[in-house]
Amino acid sequence: MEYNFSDIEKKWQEYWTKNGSYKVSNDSPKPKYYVLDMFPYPSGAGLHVGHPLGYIASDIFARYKRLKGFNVLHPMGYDAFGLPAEQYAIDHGIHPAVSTAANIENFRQQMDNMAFCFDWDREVRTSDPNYYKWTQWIFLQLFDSWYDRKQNKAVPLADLITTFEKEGNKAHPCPGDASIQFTAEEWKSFDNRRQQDILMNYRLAFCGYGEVNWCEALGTVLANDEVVNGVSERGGFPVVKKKLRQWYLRITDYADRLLEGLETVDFSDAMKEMQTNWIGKSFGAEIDFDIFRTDEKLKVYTTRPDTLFGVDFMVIAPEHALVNLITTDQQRGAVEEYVAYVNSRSERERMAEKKISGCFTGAYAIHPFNGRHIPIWTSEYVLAGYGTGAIMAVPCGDERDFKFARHFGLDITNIIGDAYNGEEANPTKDAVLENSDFLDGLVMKDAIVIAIRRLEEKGIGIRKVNFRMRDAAFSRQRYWGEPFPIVWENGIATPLDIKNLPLELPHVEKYGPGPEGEGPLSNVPAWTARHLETNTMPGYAGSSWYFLRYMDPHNQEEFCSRKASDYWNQVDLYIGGSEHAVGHLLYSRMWTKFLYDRNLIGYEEPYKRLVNQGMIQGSSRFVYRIETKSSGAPIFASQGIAGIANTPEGHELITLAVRNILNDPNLSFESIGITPIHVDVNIVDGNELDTEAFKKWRAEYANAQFILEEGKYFCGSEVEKMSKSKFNTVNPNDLVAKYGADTFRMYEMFLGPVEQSKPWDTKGIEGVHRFLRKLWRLFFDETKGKVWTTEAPKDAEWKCIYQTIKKVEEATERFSFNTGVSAFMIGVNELTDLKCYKKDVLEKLVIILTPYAPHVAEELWHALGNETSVLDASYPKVEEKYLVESSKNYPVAINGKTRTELNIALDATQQQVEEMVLADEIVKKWLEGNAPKRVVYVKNKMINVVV
RNA sequence: ACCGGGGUGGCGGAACAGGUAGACGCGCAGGACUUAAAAUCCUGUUUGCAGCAAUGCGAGUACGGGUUCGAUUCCCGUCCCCGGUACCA
Repeated sequence: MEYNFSDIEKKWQEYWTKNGSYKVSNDSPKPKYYVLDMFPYPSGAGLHVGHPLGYIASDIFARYKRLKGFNVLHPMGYDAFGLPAEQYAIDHGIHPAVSTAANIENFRQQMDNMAFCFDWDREVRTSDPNYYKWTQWIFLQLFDSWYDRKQNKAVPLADLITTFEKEGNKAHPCPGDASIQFTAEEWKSFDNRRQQDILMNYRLAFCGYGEVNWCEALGTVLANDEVVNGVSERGGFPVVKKKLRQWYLRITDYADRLLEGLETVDFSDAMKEMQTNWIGKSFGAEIDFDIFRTDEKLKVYTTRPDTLFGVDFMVIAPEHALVNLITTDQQRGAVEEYVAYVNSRSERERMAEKKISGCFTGAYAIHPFNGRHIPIWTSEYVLAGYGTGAIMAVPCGDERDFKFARHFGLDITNIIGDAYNGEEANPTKDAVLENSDFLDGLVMKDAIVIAIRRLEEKGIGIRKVNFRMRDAAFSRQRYWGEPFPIVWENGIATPLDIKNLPLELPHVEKYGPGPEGEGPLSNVPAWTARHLETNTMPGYAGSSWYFLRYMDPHNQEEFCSRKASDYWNQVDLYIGGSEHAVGHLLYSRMWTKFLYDRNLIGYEEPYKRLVNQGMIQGSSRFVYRIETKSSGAPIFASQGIAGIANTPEGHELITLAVRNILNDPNLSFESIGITPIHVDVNIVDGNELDTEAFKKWRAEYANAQFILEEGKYFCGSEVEKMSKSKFNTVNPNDLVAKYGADTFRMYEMFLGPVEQSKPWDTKGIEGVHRFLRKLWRLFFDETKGKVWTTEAPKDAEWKCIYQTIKKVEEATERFSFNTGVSAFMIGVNELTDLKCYKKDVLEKLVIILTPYAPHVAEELWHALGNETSVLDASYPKVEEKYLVESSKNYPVAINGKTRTELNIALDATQQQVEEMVLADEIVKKWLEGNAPKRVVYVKNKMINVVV
């Protein structure tokens, strides 16, 4: 009986489907466990071998938890709205709903192939009106809420209106615009429009104005990654910044709680650090500087008010409103030129710029304490969106300020004495201040408070907490997204009644933008006639709360019943890429906190534990075309030959070969041109090209000729991102067909730690396949058939299986699936050596293998005579008594270098060990008659003799 | 530029709390079985030097320093690669 994986896998997949083996109930006496994968975007390219890495890991863990007695929720769905589908629609005229549905079908087929234990009855799609009805509903709750600093939570807007009617807004300063202040009488005197405008500044989902990448030639707003070097990626047309009305989420109101919440979740330190840095909470002061000969004030934010006397110049962002107002006539030309240059650059380019640039405005700020005139510059290294868009530059203490001063030959005042060496800035907080007036003699970190106090007394500055994080832009000028359930009535945003949800996305034939950068919906007369909002929601809207919908996916009355969300509670394990570290994770954490505040769910962190999966990179293969200037057959040189093309030897070799192929005995090359070309990795075995397949691959290569090495064509290789355009994608379907899903799953895990990125190499999969066949042979022999017996196992056999269980269990618990697979291999190798074919041992092996290779496990489980599914077996317990050891082979090192081994009882004392070690011949040799300085003995680890 | 991660044999990787560097697998080499091949099995495989060999000696975890009896692991500095940087998802 052979290991016939395709029959086995088909058989059990049908069995599991027929028996609803993956159906999960919201009602179970077992403890619950929720395993979630990050939502995939169903791209047209389908899944390549890099995508399922996280899904396999989560699937193994979900199945493992099930064997451990948990009621496990492990759902899957699709983040189905998004830009690529819309771009595809524009390019091919296929409606996004149609292409998305087709892509989803393809994804589903690919996933089914890998036998994930998803409960597909719970599938969600963000583009399904039954789903986005609730995205719209949550949006309306955000729209109808504001953040009450007193209670430190989101509350309904109705309460705020009552307060305004009683006492104005003095108790609740306006988060959107601090200058808005009014009494109860004033509030009552405002007309509806004015009142609504004020309320908009409080709402958690609010309207404002923001800059977008506007491309006049394409007539559309572009995403950042569609803009390259200031021009559109498609067509290379100029892109400018354009201000448009936009929706925002006031995520900054949650900044502190997003920080605090990190202490309650099990994310990696790196992840927490990235989020902390993204939120970027800082403490400092806002200071107003008078500007010489104008009435304007320059407001700067600084975290280092202690360095106030080290300010040598000011820098304001080129888009700062003051630039125009304070630039002197002499400088105007230069400043305008500089601002135009900066405008053509993306924020990314500005931040990445190493070259120092800037322009003096001609204006001077006046130092509030010593009246010094401080030149005001503008430079791209200061961004308008952060702080006040202006900084006070202290070159002796800040590296960028220092370089700027050096570059433009500006004065550098030293306020920290010896701590500044004149060669580079010193950002210390521990130096003692000098040249600093009333701060002289103080240690910098103590001076911060004192400086702020003096600024506040003088009325020119205030203590200020600042966040780097900005409010989240929540609208897109696109078609393929959730419509906003908002009607504009005389300039007032009015929510649709809940009974009118979902507001369905209208069908359109054309996806082009509307006038002035408005979204495509502005071209739909039936839409604009109702004065509906023409923007749509961004990609992260639907993915900010999807983990809740899986709990109660068919609920028509609520986004998720409280009973369901209380039962499943937080996601116990969330697996996904670290590319979502700040975007998706912060948004969904904010939404969860909001739903908690409004008492719609019972917890404020969505994900209890987060594991990041690495990327699988592609391993590209190249063929090397020789540039013959001949229109005849393309000629390709094997890698070893192409590599030496321009050595005398290679030159001769290639020349002769080409003459031969082209039948042109007089042909000669001055130098040989070689062009590397990506070749489909699927027609390359290791590095050896299947030349016949290559000829069939593309018409232009049909009569290709090859210069071989040892009769073979070898390709070059390089690790790159896995993508269709590089022909380095591998479809899991092909590997499943060739080796089976069990092999594929185990191989993906065997590649390396899930968290790490690594290149894909199909070659190694055979080793894992061999392992499964070797396992099979513990049960069945090709000729003899059944070989397993019901004999009682010996101690050595028990020891082997319990060691394996222990290693696999520990590896699974810490997501070290690669070492888990290797523990299986070691176990099977040992059982084979022991000739152990005993049911009691093999049955345990089959159970622990279930999460990794469910099909073969189910088959062998039944072969051993079991009637029920192995999915519901219970995980075997380790019997420690078979694992106890009484002695250990200790490595004995001399000065840290291992020289020999000694078998010593585990309970040996230091003295006993020293005696044994010093009596050893090899140790004696190294001691050369001298007494050792020291003998280090670490129990159960090693021995080191110091000479 | 900033934030985060990573760099170990020909390759993927292992070494879990500072204690035998290279488990497991691929590849490669040699051998067994076979008319032959596939499959399977066995042996070897970090590297340099010495030796028929067992083995011995030295070097070695990106690079340069440091702490320690002992460093792939901790600290300082440098280089390279990957992810993110707010409208890709």
